[in-house]
Amino acid sequence: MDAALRKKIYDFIEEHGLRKTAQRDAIIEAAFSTTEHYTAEDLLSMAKRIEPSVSRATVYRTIPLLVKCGVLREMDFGKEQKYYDPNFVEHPTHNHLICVDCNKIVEFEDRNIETLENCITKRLGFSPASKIIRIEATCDKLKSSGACKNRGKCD
Amino acid sequence: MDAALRKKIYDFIEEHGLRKTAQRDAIIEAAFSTTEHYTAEDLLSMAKRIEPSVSRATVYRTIPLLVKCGVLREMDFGKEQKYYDPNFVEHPTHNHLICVDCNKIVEFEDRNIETLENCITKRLGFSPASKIIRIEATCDKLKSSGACKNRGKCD
DNA sequence: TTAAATGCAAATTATTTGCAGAAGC
DNA sequence: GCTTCTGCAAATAATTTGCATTTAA
Repeated sequence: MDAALRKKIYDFIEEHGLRKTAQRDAIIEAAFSTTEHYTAEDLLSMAKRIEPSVSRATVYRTIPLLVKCGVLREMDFGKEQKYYDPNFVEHPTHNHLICVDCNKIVEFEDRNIETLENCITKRLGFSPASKIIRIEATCDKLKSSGACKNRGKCD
Repeated sequence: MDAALRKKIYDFIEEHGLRKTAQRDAIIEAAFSTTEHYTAEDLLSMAKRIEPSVSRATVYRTIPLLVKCGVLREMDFGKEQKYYDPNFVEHPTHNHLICVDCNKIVEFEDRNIETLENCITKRLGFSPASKIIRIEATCDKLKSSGACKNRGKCD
């Protein structure tokens, strides 16, 4: 995990009178050990590998801290569970494309779309706070060659 | 409710060997009696006003039909319940701006952003299927005059 | 020492489902 | 008459919470 990120989190913990515990440490470590998106349950099993005493309740209590700290983002991918995205610290304005053939999620950034969103928001009389774009799309490879290049890699 | 919309729904019902019932009729009528977004529970009370025998179970069983029929869209506004948007028939490509001051939702359409989304999707090797933009923003009126013009009108 | 954090198990809440009776075609 | 629909109440599943105990500071 990046040192600046770690500092940001532990500064937040200190500022808020929170305590450093083995379980919290493990959850934080696990949360930023991957660039994949994960559910609370996924995070629990990742954290348990680092510190087996971590419980589901503590994971559910730690996630909102990381979200409030601004290092983790809650995502809706149309599934019944919430997903979390640890990549917003490095790429604060990225968006998501979801392959409907294989469910693979591709992250992308685009300055033009950013600008356009800001213009539209201003025109409506608002100032942008957070912006979400989610594109669901079919894979061109699948149509031309009969195989989505990601199929099998993801659920 | 628009006649073309009604036809589309009842054609769908017939094609799928489904039946016309008083409860379904009431739910359909209620679902398109407003341009506001609503939850399943909201739809239940709207439908009950038309036909008191409508039950929660039937509402939950009818919503997926309308979604599959393409006339109702499931939305995530970051709340715990699902919301439904009946405006996609008239405005198939609209997007949402949510005022973080008053929770008012403003719908908007923009041809440029549409085009840009299609370009980005193509560039990544995909063909767009459905696109969602959600902008959370603060109200400029609130900052300048101390009052969000929508405050009080919505929760 | 004392306030915060933890694990456990029970509670919560939106949504789904099994079933027996009712109703459309 | 046969199949689909319905309401009811029980089931489900993700997340939250109360509580007694542990632990950081």
